[in-house]
Amino acid sequence: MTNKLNLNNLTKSEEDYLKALFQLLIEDSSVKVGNNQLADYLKVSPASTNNMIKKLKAKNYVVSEKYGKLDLTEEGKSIAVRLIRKHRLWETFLCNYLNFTWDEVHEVAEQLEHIKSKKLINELDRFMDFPEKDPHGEMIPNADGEYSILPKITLSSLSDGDVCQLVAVDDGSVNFLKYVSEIGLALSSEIKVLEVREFDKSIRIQFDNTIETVTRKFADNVFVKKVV
Amino acid sequence: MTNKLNLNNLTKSEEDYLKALFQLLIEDSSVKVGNNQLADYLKVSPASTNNMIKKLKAKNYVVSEKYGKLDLTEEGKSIAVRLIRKHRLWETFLCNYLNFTWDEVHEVAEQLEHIKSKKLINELDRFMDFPEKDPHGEMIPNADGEYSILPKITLSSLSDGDVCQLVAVDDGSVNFLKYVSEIGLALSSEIKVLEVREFDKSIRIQFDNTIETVTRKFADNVFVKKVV
DNA sequence: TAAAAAAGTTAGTTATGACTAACAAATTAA
DNA sequence: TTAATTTGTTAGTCATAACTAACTTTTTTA
Ligand SMILES: [Mn+2]
Ligand SMILES: [Mn+2]
Ligand SMILES: [Mn+2]
Ligand SMILES: [Mn+2]
Repeated sequence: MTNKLNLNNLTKSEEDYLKALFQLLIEDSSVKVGNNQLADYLKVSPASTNNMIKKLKAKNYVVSEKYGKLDLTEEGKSIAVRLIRKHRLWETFLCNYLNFTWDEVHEVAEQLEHIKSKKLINELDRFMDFPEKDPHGEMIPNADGEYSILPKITLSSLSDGDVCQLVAVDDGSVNFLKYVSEIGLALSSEIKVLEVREFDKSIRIQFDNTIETVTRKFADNVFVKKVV
Repeated sequence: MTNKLNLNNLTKSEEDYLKALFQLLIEDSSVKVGNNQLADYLKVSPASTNNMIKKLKAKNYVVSEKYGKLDLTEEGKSIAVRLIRKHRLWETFLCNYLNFTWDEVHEVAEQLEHIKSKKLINELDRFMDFPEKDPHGEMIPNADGEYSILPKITLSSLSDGDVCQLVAVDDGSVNFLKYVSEIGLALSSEIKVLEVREFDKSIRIQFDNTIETVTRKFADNVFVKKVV
Protein backbone atom coordinates (compact mmCIF):
# COMPACT_ATOMS: atom_id res chain seq x y z
CA MET A 1 0.00 0.00 0.00
CA THR A 2 1.23 3.45 -0.87
CA ASN A 3 1.15 6.38 1.52
CA LYS A 4 -2.38 7.40 2.40
CA LEU A 5 -1.74 11.08 2.21
CA ASN A 6 1.65 12.51 3.04
CA LEU A 7 0.34 15.51 1.18
CA ASN A 8 0.80 17.81 4.09
CA ASN A 9 4.10 18.75 5.70
CA LEU A 10 5.15 20.77 2.67
CA THR A 11 6.66 24.19 3.15
CA LYS A 12 5.22 27.24 1.42
CA SER A 13 8.26 27.19 -0.86
CA GLU A 14 7.86 23.57 -1.82
CA GLU A 15 4.21 24.20 -2.63
CA ASP A 16 5.06 27.23 -4.73
CA TYR A 17 7.63 25.32 -6.76
CA LEU A 18 5.22 22.47 -7.46
CA LYS A 19 2.47 24.87 -8.53
CA ALA A 20 4.84 26.78 -10.78
CA LEU A 21 6.08 23.63 -12.45
CA PHE A 22 2.52 22.45 -12.97
CA GLN A 23 1.54 25.72 -14.56
CA LEU A 24 4.53 25.69 -16.88
CA LEU A 25 3.81 22.10 -17.89
CA ILE A 26 0.17 22.57 -18.83
CA GLU A 27 0.76 25.77 -20.73
CA ASP A 28 2.00 23.54 -23.47
CA SER A 29 2.34 19.92 -22.43
CA SER A 30 4.42 19.10 -25.48
CA VAL A 31 7.17 21.54 -24.61
CA LYS A 32 9.55 20.38 -21.91
CA VAL A 33 10.28 22.52 -18.89
CA GLY A 34 13.87 23.04 -17.79
CA ASN A 35 15.53 24.27 -14.65
CA ASN A 36 16.25 27.79 -15.89
CA GLN A 37 12.74 28.24 -17.20
CA LEU A 38 11.36 27.41 -13.78
CA ALA A 39 13.85 29.82 -12.20
CA ASP A 40 12.74 32.58 -14.57
CA TYR A 41 9.08 31.96 -13.81
CA LEU A 42 9.62 32.05 -10.05
CA LYS A 43 12.06 34.97 -10.26
CA VAL A 44 14.78 33.13 -8.33
CA SER A 45 18.25 32.01 -9.39
CA PRO A 46 18.82 28.75 -11.29
CA ALA A 47 20.85 27.58 -8.30
CA SER A 48 17.79 27.95 -6.07
CA THR A 49 15.54 25.92 -8.35
CA ASN A 50 18.22 23.30 -8.80
CA ASN A 51 18.42 22.92 -5.07
CA MET A 52 14.67 22.75 -4.54
CA ILE A 53 14.19 20.30 -7.39
CA LYS A 54 16.64 17.98 -5.67
CA LYS A 55 14.53 18.06 -2.55
CA LEU A 56 11.29 17.52 -4.44
CA LYS A 57 12.81 14.59 -6.30
CA ALA A 58 13.86 13.02 -3.00
CA LYS A 59 10.27 13.38 -1.83
CA ASN A 60 8.95 11.88 -5.05
CA TYR A 61 7.04 14.87 -6.31
CA VAL A 62 9.29 15.55 -9.26
CA VAL A 63 11.19 13.34 -11.70
CA SER A 64 14.11 14.30 -13.92
CA GLU A 65 17.46 13.04 -15.03
CA LYS A 66 20.67 14.96 -14.53
CA TYR A 67 20.79 17.72 -17.15
CA GLY A 68 17.34 16.60 -18.24
CA LYS A 69 13.90 18.21 -18.25
CA LEU A 70 11.51 18.30 -15.32
CA ASP A 71 8.25 16.46 -14.80
CA LEU A 72 5.78 16.03 -11.95
CA THR A 73 4.72 12.72 -10.43
CA GLU A 74 1.00 12.08 -9.85
CA GLU A 75 1.57 13.06 -6.25
CA GLY A 76 3.24 16.28 -7.33
CA LYS A 77 0.40 17.12 -9.71
CA SER A 78 -2.14 16.39 -7.02
CA ILE A 79 -0.56 18.91 -4.67
CA ALA A 80 -0.39 21.52 -7.41
CA VAL A 81 -4.07 21.07 -8.30
CA ARG A 82 -5.06 21.36 -4.68
CA LEU A 83 -3.18 24.65 -4.46
CA ILE A 84 -4.87 25.93 -7.59
CA ARG A 85 -8.25 24.95 -6.17
CA LYS A 86 -7.54 26.90 -3.00
CA HIS A 87 -6.19 29.88 -4.91
CA ARG A 88 -9.23 30.14 -7.15
CA LEU A 89 -11.78 29.57 -4.41
CA TRP A 90 -10.23 32.34 -2.34
CA GLU A 91 -10.17 34.69 -5.33
CA THR A 92 -13.84 33.96 -5.88
CA PHE A 93 -14.65 34.61 -2.23
CA LEU A 94 -12.76 37.91 -2.20
CA CYS A 95 -14.53 39.10 -5.35
CA ASN A 96 -18.02 37.92 -4.60
CA TYR A 97 -18.28 38.55 -0.88
CA LEU A 98 -15.58 41.00 0.19
CA ASN A 99 -15.80 43.71 -2.50
CA PHE A 100 -12.40 43.00 -4.04
CA THR A 101 -11.95 43.82 -7.71
CA TRP A 102 -10.49 41.20 -10.02
CA ASP A 103 -7.12 42.93 -10.07
CA GLU A 104 -6.83 42.90 -6.27
CA VAL A 105 -7.46 39.23 -5.52
CA HIS A 106 -4.41 37.42 -6.86
CA GLU A 107 -1.86 38.79 -4.40
CA VAL A 108 -3.95 37.94 -1.35
CA ALA A 109 -4.87 34.52 -2.77
CA GLU A 110 -1.16 33.79 -3.13
CA GLN A 111 -1.00 33.95 0.65
CA LEU A 112 -4.34 32.28 1.43
CA GLU A 113 -3.63 29.27 -0.79
CA HIS A 114 -1.03 28.08 1.73
CA ILE A 115 -3.39 27.89 4.70
CA LYS A 116 -3.51 24.26 5.78
CA SER A 117 -7.05 23.07 6.55
CA LYS A 118 -9.08 20.70 4.45
CA LYS A 119 -12.26 21.68 6.23
CA LEU A 120 -11.66 25.37 5.64
CA ILE A 121 -11.47 25.10 1.90
CA ASN A 122 -14.26 22.57 1.50
CA GLU A 123 -16.59 24.63 3.66
CA LEU A 124 -15.68 27.78 1.76
CA ASP A 125 -16.56 25.92 -1.43
CA ARG A 126 -19.93 24.87 0.01
CA PHE A 127 -20.59 28.37 1.41
CA MET A 128 -20.26 29.80 -2.11
CA ASP A 129 -22.38 26.94 -3.49
CA PHE A 130 -19.57 25.26 -5.41
CA PRO A 131 -18.60 27.90 -7.97
CA GLU A 132 -17.24 26.62 -11.28
CA LYS A 133 -15.05 29.51 -12.32
CA ASP A 134 -12.89 32.08 -10.60
CA PRO A 135 -13.11 35.85 -11.28
CA HIS A 136 -10.71 35.54 -14.20
CA GLY A 137 -12.71 32.81 -15.91
CA GLU A 138 -10.51 29.88 -14.85
CA MET A 139 -12.08 26.56 -13.83
CA ILE A 140 -12.02 25.64 -10.14
CA PRO A 141 -11.01 22.02 -9.40
CA ASN A 142 -13.46 20.20 -7.12
CA ALA A 143 -12.61 18.54 -3.80
CA ASP A 144 -11.33 15.47 -5.66
CA GLY A 145 -9.05 17.57 -7.85
CA GLU A 146 -11.21 17.13 -10.95
CA TYR A 147 -11.93 19.99 -13.29
CA SER A 148 -12.80 20.41 -16.93
CA ILE A 149 -10.25 22.06 -19.16
CA LEU A 150 -11.88 25.02 -20.77
CA PRO A 151 -11.05 25.26 -24.45
CA LYS A 152 -9.07 28.45 -24.73
CA ILE A 153 -6.68 30.02 -27.14
CA THR A 154 -5.05 33.43 -26.96
CA LEU A 155 -6.60 36.39 -28.70
CA SER A 156 -3.22 36.89 -30.35
CA SER A 157 -3.58 33.62 -32.26
CA LEU A 158 -6.62 34.77 -34.25
CA SER A 159 -6.76 36.23 -37.76
CA ASP A 160 -8.63 38.99 -39.53
CA GLY A 161 -12.37 38.45 -39.42
CA ASP A 162 -12.39 35.92 -36.60
CA VAL A 163 -15.09 36.35 -33.97
CA CYS A 164 -14.56 35.04 -30.44
CA GLN A 165 -15.78 35.22 -26.91
CA LEU A 166 -13.55 36.22 -23.98
CA VAL A 167 -13.43 33.22 -21.64
CA ALA A 168 -10.54 33.99 -19.32
CA VAL A 169 -7.64 36.34 -18.59
CA ASP A 170 -4.23 35.82 -17.09
CA ASP A 171 -4.48 37.01 -13.49
CA GLY A 172 -0.83 37.71 -12.80
CA SER A 173 -0.65 41.43 -13.59
CA VAL A 174 -2.66 44.07 -11.77
CA ASN A 175 -2.01 46.64 -14.49
CA PHE A 176 -3.19 44.33 -17.23
CA LEU A 177 -6.44 43.52 -15.42
CA LYS A 178 -7.18 47.17 -14.72
CA TYR A 179 -6.52 47.91 -18.37
CA VAL A 180 -8.92 45.19 -19.52
CA SER A 181 -11.73 46.59 -17.37
CA GLU A 182 -11.01 50.17 -18.38
CA ILE A 183 -11.44 49.62 -22.09
CA GLY A 184 -14.73 47.87 -21.36
CA LEU A 185 -13.85 44.21 -21.84
CA ALA A 186 -15.16 41.56 -19.46
CA LEU A 187 -15.69 37.83 -19.32
CA SER A 188 -18.07 36.72 -22.10
CA SER A 189 -17.48 39.83 -24.22
CA GLU A 190 -17.83 39.00 -27.89
CA ILE A 191 -14.81 40.26 -29.80
CA LYS A 192 -14.34 40.62 -33.56
CA VAL A 193 -10.82 40.77 -34.92
CA LEU A 194 -10.86 43.55 -37.49
CA GLU A 195 -7.21 43.45 -38.45
CA VAL A 196 -3.91 42.00 -37.32
CA ARG A 197 -1.26 44.50 -38.33
CA GLU A 198 1.86 42.88 -39.77
CA PHE A 199 4.24 45.65 -38.71
CA ASP A 200 3.99 45.25 -34.91
CA LYS A 201 1.41 42.45 -34.53
CA SER A 202 -1.01 44.90 -32.95
CA ILE A 203 -4.65 43.93 -33.28
CA ARG A 204 -7.66 46.08 -34.09
CA ILE A 205 -10.69 44.64 -32.32
CA GLN A 206 -14.37 45.49 -32.04
CA PHE A 207 -16.69 44.74 -29.12
CA ASP A 208 -19.92 46.32 -27.83
CA ASN A 209 -19.76 49.08 -30.49
CA THR A 210 -16.24 49.93 -29.35
CA ILE A 211 -13.18 49.73 -31.56
CA GLU A 212 -9.76 49.46 -29.91
CA THR A 213 -6.24 48.61 -30.90
CA VAL A 214 -4.37 46.33 -28.53
CA THR A 215 -0.78 45.15 -28.54
CA ARG A 216 0.44 41.62 -29.11
CA LYS A 217 1.48 41.47 -25.46
CA PHE A 218 -2.04 42.41 -24.36
CA ALA A 219 -3.62 39.82 -26.69
CA ASP A 220 -1.30 37.11 -25.33
CA ASN A 221 -2.98 37.44 -21.96
CA VAL A 222 -6.55 37.29 -23.23
CA PHE A 223 -8.01 33.82 -23.64
CA VAL A 224 -10.89 33.28 -26.01
CA LYS A 225 -13.11 30.68 -27.58
CA LYS A 226 -13.71 30.99 -31.31
CA VAL A 227 -17.30 31.72 -32.32
CA VAL A 228 -16.94 32.11 -36.07
CA MET B 1 7.49 62.98 12.08
CA THR B 2 7.59 59.33 13.06
CA ASN B 3 7.23 56.49 10.61
CA LYS B 4 3.81 56.42 9.01
CA LEU B 5 3.39 52.70 9.25
CA ASN B 6 6.37 50.41 9.25
CA LEU B 7 3.92 47.97 10.73
CA ASN B 8 4.30 45.56 7.89
CA ASN B 9 7.49 43.70 7.01
CA LEU B 10 7.31 41.58 10.14
CA THR B 11 7.90 37.85 9.87
CA LYS B 12 5.34 35.38 11.15
CA SER B 13 7.75 34.63 14.01
CA GLU B 14 8.17 38.24 15.00
CA GLU B 15 4.40 38.66 15.02
CA ASP B 16 3.93 35.56 17.14
CA TYR B 17 6.46 36.74 19.72
CA LEU B 18 4.81 40.15 20.02
CA LYS B 19 1.36 38.62 20.41
CA ALA B 20 2.60 36.17 23.03
CA LEU B 21 4.27 38.90 25.05
CA PHE B 22 1.13 41.04 24.86
CA GLN B 23 -1.01 38.18 26.08
CA LEU B 24 1.31 37.43 28.97
CA LEU B 25 1.40 41.09 29.95
CA ILE B 26 -2.34 41.64 30.10
CA GLU B 27 -3.04 38.40 31.94
CA ASP B 28 -1.81 40.23 34.98
CA SER B 29 -0.34 43.62 34.18
CA SER B 30 1.22 43.94 37.63
CA VAL B 31 3.32 40.82 37.26
CA LYS B 32 6.42 41.24 35.16
CA VAL B 33 7.15 38.94 32.25
CA GLY B 34 10.61 37.46 31.89
CA ASN B 35 12.50 35.76 29.12
CA ASN B 36 11.97 32.19 30.36
CA GLN B 37 8.27 32.73 30.88
CA LEU B 38 7.93 33.84 27.29
CA ALA B 39 9.95 30.81 26.17
CA ASP B 40 7.66 28.49 28.13
CA TYR B 41 4.55 30.09 26.66
CA LEU B 42 5.82 29.78 23.09
CA LYS B 43 7.29 26.33 23.69
CA VAL B 44 10.74 27.32 22.45
CA SER B 45 14.07 27.48 24.26
CA PRO B 46 15.08 30.50 26.36
CA ALA B 47 17.93 31.00 23.91
CA SER B 48 15.43 31.44 21.08
CA THR B 49 13.39 34.06 22.89
CA ASN B 50 16.51 35.86 24.02
CA ASN B 51 17.60 36.10 20.43
CA MET B 52 14.24 37.28 19.12
CA ILE B 53 13.84 39.81 21.92
CA LYS B 54 17.13 41.33 20.83
CA LYS B 55 15.78 41.76 17.33
CA LEU B 56 12.48 43.21 18.52
CA LYS B 57 14.30 45.66 20.79
CA ALA B 58 16.41 46.80 17.85
CA LYS B 59 13.19 47.42 15.93
CA ASN B 60 11.67 49.29 18.86
CA TYR B 61 8.81 46.96 19.57
CA VAL B 62 10.13 45.75 22.92
CA VAL B 63 11.99 47.40 25.77
CA SER B 64 14.00 45.73 28.53
CA GLU B 65 17.26 46.04 30.37
CA LYS B 66 19.88 43.32 30.46
CA TYR B 67 18.71 40.65 32.90
CA GLY B 68 15.51 42.67 33.32
CA LYS B 69 11.85 42.08 32.56
CA LEU B 70 10.18 42.60 29.19
CA ASP B 71 7.73 45.25 28.07
CA LEU B 72 6.12 46.28 24.80
CA THR B 73 6.34 49.72 23.21
CA GLU B 74 3.16 51.35 21.90
CA GLU B 75 4.19 50.16 18.44
CA GLY B 76 4.63 46.63 19.73
CA LYS B 77 1.24 46.67 21.42
CA SER B 78 -0.37 48.01 18.29
CA ILE B 79 0.93 45.10 16.23
CA ALA B 80 -0.21 42.59 18.84
CA VAL B 81 -3.71 44.05 18.98
CA ARG B 82 -3.96 43.97 15.21
CA LEU B 83 -3.05 40.27 15.27
CA ILE B 84 -5.63 39.58 17.93
CA ARG B 85 -8.24 41.41 15.88
CA LYS B 86 -7.45 39.26 12.86
CA HIS B 87 -7.39 36.07 14.91
CA ARG B 88 -10.78 36.70 16.47
CA LEU B 89 -12.46 37.88 13.30
CA TRP B 90 -11.33 34.73 11.48
CA GLU B 91 -12.52 32.54 14.35
CA THR B 92 -15.88 34.24 14.17
CA PHE B 93 -16.08 33.75 10.43
CA LEU B 94 -15.20 30.06 10.67
CA CYS B 95 -17.82 29.46 13.35
CA ASN B 96 -20.64 31.55 11.97
CA TYR B 97 -20.29 30.91 8.25
CA LEU B 98 -18.20 27.79 7.69
CA ASN B 99 -19.70 25.32 10.20
CA PHE B 100 -16.62 25.12 12.40
CA THR B 101 -17.14 24.30 16.07
CA TRP B 102 -15.49 26.48 18.68
CA ASP B 103 -12.80 23.91 19.36
CA GLU B 104 -11.77 23.76 15.69
CA VAL B 105 -11.22 27.44 14.95
CA HIS B 106 -8.13 28.39 16.94
CA GLU B 107 -5.60 26.31 15.00
CA VAL B 108 -6.73 27.64 11.63
CA ALA B 109 -6.97 31.21 12.95
CA GLU B 110 -3.34 30.90 14.07
CA GLN B 111 -2.49 30.61 10.39
CA LEU B 112 -5.00 33.11 9.02
CA GLU B 113 -3.98 35.89 11.43
CA HIS B 114 -0.69 36.23 9.52
CA ILE B 115 -2.26 36.99 6.14
CA LYS B 116 -1.18 40.48 5.16
CA SER B 117 -4.02 42.54 3.70
CA LYS B 118 -5.71 45.44 5.41
CA LYS B 119 -8.60 45.30 2.99
CA LEU B 120 -9.18 41.62 3.60
CA ILE B 121 -9.67 41.92 7.33
CA ASN B 122 -11.69 45.12 7.22
CA GLU B 123 -14.02 43.71 4.55
CA LEU B 124 -14.39 40.48 6.51
CA ASP B 125 -15.37 42.60 9.51
CA ARG B 126 -17.95 44.49 7.45
CA PHE B 127 -19.25 41.28 5.85
CA MET B 128 -20.04 39.89 9.32
CA ASP B 129 -21.53 43.26 10.33
CA PHE B 130 -18.81 44.15 12.84
CA PRO B 131 -19.14 41.41 15.43
CA GLU B 132 -18.19 42.38 19.01
CA LYS B 133 -17.11 39.02 20.39
CA ASP B 134 -15.43 35.91 19.07
CA PRO B 135 -16.80 32.35 19.56
CA HIS B 136 -15.02 32.08 22.90
CA GLY B 137 -16.51 35.28 24.28
CA GLU B 138 -13.45 37.47 23.76
CA MET B 139 -13.83 41.08 22.56
CA ILE B 140 -12.78 41.85 18.99
CA PRO B 141 -10.70 45.05 18.58
CA ASN B 142 -12.06 47.41 15.91
CA ALA B 143 -10.14 48.70 12.88
CA ASP B 144 -8.49 51.34 15.07
CA GLY B 145 -7.35 48.78 17.59
CA GLU B 146 -9.90 49.85 20.20
CA TYR B 147 -11.82 47.34 22.28
CA SER B 148 -13.49 47.27 25.66
CA ILE B 149 -11.99 45.05 28.31
CA LEU B 150 -14.64 42.66 29.47
CA PRO B 151 -14.64 42.28 33.23
CA LYS B 152 -13.62 38.68 33.78
CA ILE B 153 -12.26 36.57 36.57
CA THR B 154 -11.59 32.85 36.57
CA LEU B 155 -14.19 30.44 37.90
CA SER B 156 -11.46 29.09 40.17
CA SER B 157 -11.27 32.38 42.05
CA LEU B 158 -14.85 32.13 43.39
CA SER B 159 -16.04 30.82 46.74
CA ASP B 160 -18.90 28.71 48.05
CA GLY B 161 -22.28 30.23 47.23
CA ASP B 162 -21.05 32.63 44.54
CA VAL B 163 -23.20 32.88 41.42
CA CYS B 164 -21.68 33.92 38.12
CA GLN B 165 -22.20 34.03 34.38
CA LEU B 166 -19.79 32.40 31.91
CA VAL B 167 -18.42 35.22 29.76
CA ALA B 168 -15.44 33.61 28.00
CA VAL B 169 -13.21 30.56 27.78
CA ASP B 170 -9.54 30.12 26.99
CA ASP B 171 -9.40 28.99 23.38
CA GLY B 172 -6.01 27.29 23.40
CA SER B 173 -6.99 23.68 24.09
CA VAL B 174 -9.23 21.63 21.82
CA ASN B 175 -9.84 19.04 24.53
CA PHE B 176 -10.87 21.63 27.06
CA LEU B 177 -13.36 23.27 24.70
CA LYS B 178 -14.92 19.93 23.74
CA TYR B 179 -15.21 19.11 27.44
CA VAL B 180 -16.97 22.41 28.16
CA SER B 181 -19.57 21.76 25.46
CA GLU B 182 -20.04 18.15 26.47
CA ILE B 183 -21.02 18.86 30.04
CA GLY B 184 -23.51 21.42 28.75
CA LEU B 185 -21.79 24.71 29.51
CA ALA B 186 -21.86 27.56 27.00
CA LEU B 187 -21.32 31.32 26.87
CA SER B 188 -23.82 33.09 29.15
CA SER B 189 -24.50 29.97 31.26
CA GLU B 190 -25.34 30.93 34.83
CA ILE B 191 -23.19 28.96 37.26
CA LYS B 192 -23.58 28.56 41.03
CA VAL B 193 -20.56 27.49 43.04
CA LEU B 194 -21.83 24.87 45.49
CA GLU B 195 -18.55 23.99 47.13
CA VAL B 196 -14.83 24.49 46.70
CA ARG B 197 -13.19 21.40 48.13
CA GLU B 198 -10.08 22.16 50.17
CA PHE B 199 -8.39 18.82 49.50
CA ASP B 200 -7.79 19.19 45.76
CA LYS B 201 -9.40 22.55 44.97
CA SER B 202 -12.04 20.80 42.86
CA ILE B 203 -15.26 22.74 42.52
CA ARG B 204 -18.83 21.51 42.65
CA ILE B 205 -20.96 23.67 40.38
CA GLN B 206 -24.61 23.84 39.37
CA PHE B 207 -26.03 25.15 36.11
CA ASP B 208 -29.24 24.45 34.15
CA ASN B 209 -30.36 21.80 36.69
CA THR B 210 -27.04 20.01 36.23
CA ILE B 211 -24.53 19.42 38.98
CA GLU B 212 -20.91 18.75 38.02
CA THR B 213 -17.55 18.64 39.71
CA VAL B 214 -14.72 20.29 37.83
CA THR B 215 -11.02 20.46 38.58
CA ARG B 216 -9.04 23.53 39.47
CA LYS B 217 -7.30 23.32 36.12
CA PHE B 218 -10.66 23.35 34.34
CA ALA B 219 -11.91 26.30 36.37
CA ASP B 220 -8.72 28.26 35.60
CA ASN B 221 -9.75 28.32 31.94
CA VAL B 222 -13.32 29.45 32.49
CA PHE B 223 -13.84 33.20 32.72
CA VAL B 224 -16.88 34.54 34.52
CA LYS B 225 -18.58 37.68 35.71
CA LYS B 226 -19.97 37.62 39.26
CA VAL B 227 -23.75 37.89 39.52
CA VAL B 228 -24.23 37.50 43.28
C1' DT C 1 25.30 36.18 54.19
C1' DA C 2 26.95 32.33 51.68
C1' DA C 3 25.27 28.46 48.97
C1' DA C 4 21.76 26.81 45.91
C1' DA C 5 18.38 27.56 42.55
C1' DA C 6 16.37 30.08 38.98
C1' DA C 7 16.61 33.22 35.32
C1' DG C 8 18.96 35.16 31.61
C1' DT C 9 22.81 35.27 28.20
C1' DT C 10 26.25 33.70 24.91
C1' DA C 11 28.49 30.58 21.78
C1' DG C 12 28.25 27.30 18.55
C1' DT C 13 25.30 24.06 15.56
C1' DT C 14 21.55 22.88 12.39
C1' DA C 15 17.95 23.38 8.65
C1' DT C 16 15.68 26.11 5.13
C1' DG C 17 15.89 28.81 1.27
C1' DA C 18 17.77 32.56 -0.79
C1' DC C 19 22.13 34.44 -3.31
C1' DT C 20 26.75 34.78 -6.52
C1' DA C 21 30.57 32.87 -8.82
C1' DA C 22 32.68 29.26 -11.04
C1' DC C 23 32.34 25.23 -13.62
C1' DA C 24 30.40 21.29 -16.67
C1' DA C 25 27.29 19.50 -20.06
C1' DA C 26 24.31 20.03 -23.92
C1' DT C 27 22.70 22.50 -27.71
C1' DT C 28 23.13 25.61 -31.58
C1' DA C 29 25.65 28.13 -35.02
C1' DA C 30 29.39 28.88 -37.78
C1' DT D 1 32.83 19.48 -36.38
C1' DT D 2 34.69 22.77 -33.76
C1' DA D 3 33.38 27.05 -31.26
C1' DA D 4 30.02 29.78 -29.03
C1' DT D 5 26.02 30.01 -26.43
C1' DT D 6 22.73 28.30 -23.45
C1' DT D 7 21.49 25.38 -19.82
C1' DG D 8 22.31 22.99 -15.69
C1' DT D 9 25.19 21.97 -11.53
C1' DT D 10 28.19 22.72 -7.61
C1' DA D 11 30.48 25.26 -4.01
C1' DG D 12 30.39 28.64 -0.82
C1' DT D 13 27.92 32.62 1.53
C1' DC D 14 24.10 34.88 3.97
C1' DA D 15 19.76 35.51 6.78
C1' DT D 16 16.24 33.55 9.66
C1' DA D 17 14.90 30.88 13.37
C1' DA D 18 15.31 26.97 15.78
C1' DC D 19 18.37 23.99 19.03
C1' DT D 20 21.93 22.44 23.10
C1' DA D 21 25.52 23.32 26.25
C1' DA D 22 28.01 26.28 28.96
C1' DC D 23 28.29 30.37 31.37
C1' DT D 24 26.79 34.67 34.15
C1' DT D 25 23.73 37.27 36.85
C1' DT D 26 19.99 37.60 39.99
C1' DT D 27 17.01 35.82 43.37
C1' DT D 28 15.81 32.69 46.93
C1' DT D 29 16.62 29.90 50.81
C1' DA D 30 18.99 28.00 54.44
MN1 LIG E 1 -4.58 34.23 -9.08
MN1 LIG F 1 -7.56 33.58 -11.06
MN1 LIG G 1 -7.88 31.56 19.22
MN1 LIG H 1 -10.94 32.99 20.50
